[in-house]
Amino acid sequence: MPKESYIPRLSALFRQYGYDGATLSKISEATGLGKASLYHHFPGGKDEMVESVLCYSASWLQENVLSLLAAEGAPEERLQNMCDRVNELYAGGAEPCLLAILQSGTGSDLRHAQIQATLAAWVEAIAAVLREAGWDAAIAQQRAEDALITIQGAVMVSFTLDNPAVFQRVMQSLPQVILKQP
Amino acid sequence: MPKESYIPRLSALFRQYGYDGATLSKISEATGLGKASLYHHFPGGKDEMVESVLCYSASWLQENVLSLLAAEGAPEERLQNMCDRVNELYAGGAEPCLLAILQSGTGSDLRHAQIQATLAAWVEAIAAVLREAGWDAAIAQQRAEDALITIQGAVMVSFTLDNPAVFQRVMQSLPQVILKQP
DNA sequence: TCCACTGTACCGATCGTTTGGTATACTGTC
DNA sequence: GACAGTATACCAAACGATCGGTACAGTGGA
Repeated sequence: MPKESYIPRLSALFRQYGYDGATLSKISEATGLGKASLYHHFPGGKDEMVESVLCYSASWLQENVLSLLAAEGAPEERLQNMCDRVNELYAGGAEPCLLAILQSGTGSDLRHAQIQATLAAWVEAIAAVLREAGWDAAIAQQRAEDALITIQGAVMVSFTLDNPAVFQRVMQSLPQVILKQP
Repeated sequence: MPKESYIPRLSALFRQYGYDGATLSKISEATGLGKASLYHHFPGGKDEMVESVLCYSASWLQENVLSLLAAEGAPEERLQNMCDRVNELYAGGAEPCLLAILQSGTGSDLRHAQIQATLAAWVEAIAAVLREAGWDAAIAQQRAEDALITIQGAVMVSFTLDNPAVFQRVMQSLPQVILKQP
């Protein structure tokens, strides 16, 4: 089995337990692989596992979210498509954000940089849509940041309050809110 | 020394390293207490330490934020006071949120419930201000949730992007945004 | 025969926790 | 004031368990 096939299960583990909490025992159990096999696929150990997960997350985001933002269509429609994908990504507000969880805990600079780059790319993709919609570049940047703030905040609050309805409501109104005149 | 005097240092550790990452060795070093002494003050071990930290956080929030929301004055002024305190709480966007970090990782139900209650109280305090400002109860609830979403999202995004300016900008505009007509 | 892959057994280090104990200060009794 | 008793605060050392990681001998398909 190629090592890519284990990434989704690794992602789920890291998302649930965080970096320190996702022990090799849990990883071994979840993947069905012994430690030796894990180190065959990921010679760099746990660090390489989490790096692979982050790399996969970034490409998933690119293919499933950012590409939709860069596609053709009306700005509002594109933002709506993004929200739809984001909604599945966070299971409608029931699952926490992998990036948010992996940047806490034992802070590795490499991990932080990787997550930062992913988030920055996301902001830029939204900002591009807004510039295309006629907004000034500075305003577009601010609104794009606001959009990501809303998404990340909604995930955290919904998950903490055990109330996915909050996430649903926010995601539904997000496109109009971002595009609305000040 | 009373055990309360160690809470701030414990908070800082848990905020930086998370539950699993804040080992007893680090705690021992940071507090200057031997491991056995830590168990003298916190017989329940690490769980009691983090519970004490969460308890302290809740009371800090009550005394420094929620009390300002319940005080006299114009709604916008009270929300502004909240933002000022929140700004110091998160060091202007340079520090992550303790609650957000402690609810990830090895998930304890007790911890989750404690954090949930704290966040819910915060939402309710804001909603009360908005109701007092004349908003319908349902709308007030939504806007209060939006306010907390904005705060939590801004902390996460600012911290991840290493860009406190984002946090500053969002916090400055928050009172007007929340009170603005739809 | 080669090679990707895996199971077993092991390593040193560190985890959270406990034991057994010391030093100090504050009691009440004589 | 002297003295036994008690409570508080602290520590060094060690506990069993588990951590992340490694060595090595297979094993099965090409």
